[in-house]
Amino acid sequence: MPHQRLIKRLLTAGRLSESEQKALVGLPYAVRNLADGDIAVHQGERPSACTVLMSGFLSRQRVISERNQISAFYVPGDIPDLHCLHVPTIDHDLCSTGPSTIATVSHVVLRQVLRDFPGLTYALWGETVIQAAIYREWVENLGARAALPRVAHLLCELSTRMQKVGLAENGKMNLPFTQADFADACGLSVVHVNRTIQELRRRGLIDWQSQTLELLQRAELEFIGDFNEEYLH
Amino acid sequence: MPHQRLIKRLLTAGRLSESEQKALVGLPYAVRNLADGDIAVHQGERPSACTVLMSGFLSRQRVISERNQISAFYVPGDIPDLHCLHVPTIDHDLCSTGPSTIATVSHVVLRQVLRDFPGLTYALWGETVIQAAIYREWVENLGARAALPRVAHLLCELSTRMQKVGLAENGKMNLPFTQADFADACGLSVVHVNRTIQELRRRGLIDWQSQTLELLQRAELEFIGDFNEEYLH
DNA sequence: CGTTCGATTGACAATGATCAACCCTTGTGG
DNA sequence: CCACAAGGGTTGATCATTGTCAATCGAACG
Repeated sequence: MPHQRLIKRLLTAGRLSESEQKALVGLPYAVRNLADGDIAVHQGERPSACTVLMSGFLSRQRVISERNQISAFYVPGDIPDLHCLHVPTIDHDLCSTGPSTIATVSHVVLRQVLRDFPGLTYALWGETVIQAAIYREWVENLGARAALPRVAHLLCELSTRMQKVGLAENGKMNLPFTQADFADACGLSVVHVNRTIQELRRRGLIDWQSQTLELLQRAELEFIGDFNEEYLH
Repeated sequence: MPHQRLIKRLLTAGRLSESEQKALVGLPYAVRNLADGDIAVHQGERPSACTVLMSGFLSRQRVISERNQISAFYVPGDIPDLHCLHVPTIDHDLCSTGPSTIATVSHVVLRQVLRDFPGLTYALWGETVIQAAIYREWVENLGARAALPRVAHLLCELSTRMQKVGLAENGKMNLPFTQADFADACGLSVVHVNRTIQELRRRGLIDWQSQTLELLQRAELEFIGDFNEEYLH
């Protein structure tokens, strides 16, 4: 299997044996490059391979009530359609935000390796557990928080996830998302997201321009967004 | 392991072998009865056993921004803290709504059985996959839908899940939830949930009194709530 | 019979949506 | 090299969905 970042995470999380590690690393895969806006996997497809995000970002999206709702962002190392091992069809688009690179790993081959190395099954299950925890946080974010803490929380989450895969240092990272993307993810209008971000800037909490986001006051942002990174471990 | 309904679901979903089935059925467990409002598992606990809901309902809740946000409802056969096999602490309360019965299955014993029968690991992973799909729908529900379709969607989801475990027929079921519970789950105020439910009643779509809910016009409700049960399979 | 909880109603407030411009940067074709 | 188009960001004005507050009602229960 491809990505360094994924593998490193699985190794720590799942405490894999030597042979399991080798089996994982040795999995064959194909690489595909995507441009901004390209759809990696289409809603309704029945994929025969899993997608590992190697670089860039994907977002899981679907039109709900004439609104494009984003239900997840994926950072390098994530496997956005891992659940398709269990459920045949994927009911969302996986859309590249900015250019990205993905690797595809055949279900058939992957299933065989999982049969041979049960520790890997357990480790990948753990990945699903983390994704579920993220969804849970989003439910709470959308259900209970006002605009400002909601956006703050999402910023903290993205920063932490990027940091974990070595793509952010000191809260500074490259983010190709537009304010419209954030609106779709936060269930807010673009206009209101714009005003919210301005408020965060005005308070000196973030610097976000030309696709570079920097969290200037992490602690304060976490306080406002009621963010606790525990759930991402 | 205890519950008929869970086991039946796992059998169909996971295509378990004879020996795996036996191992599953043979798992030792302890039963506990809960009254309305009792907390089965407390936020911050580090459970040493998994909880299988045998009868009644649990809701996963946590206080966010001085609001009690419910992020999941559980029906009989569900294992609300299954993820604790992977993550040590649970960061929500699991609260009984109405009286309920739960079975607890020791992590140690369960882990051993999972090591011995990898097919079971895969099947339980599948349970996590379904729970994640439900969270995803909640994200979309909270992020994109107005009050009426939001409540309609939740009603459809509950009805379908109840039907799957044989606790609803023709969309009629026993539901101990209050309007306040629905408010906490839908991210709406109690007052507005009340008005929304009245609107559903006025349109002749539901009958809901003295803890009995009946979906009178399933198709119309699904249309309003933009509900498609695929994700629950 | 009083208390409590859940449901209901009305009046009013506010967060965030919508609509409509406008600006600025970037990219592209002539 | 310039003109123009397009996309993203920004702003102001207005609208409306939903929240808040407060009171009432009815049923269940001890």
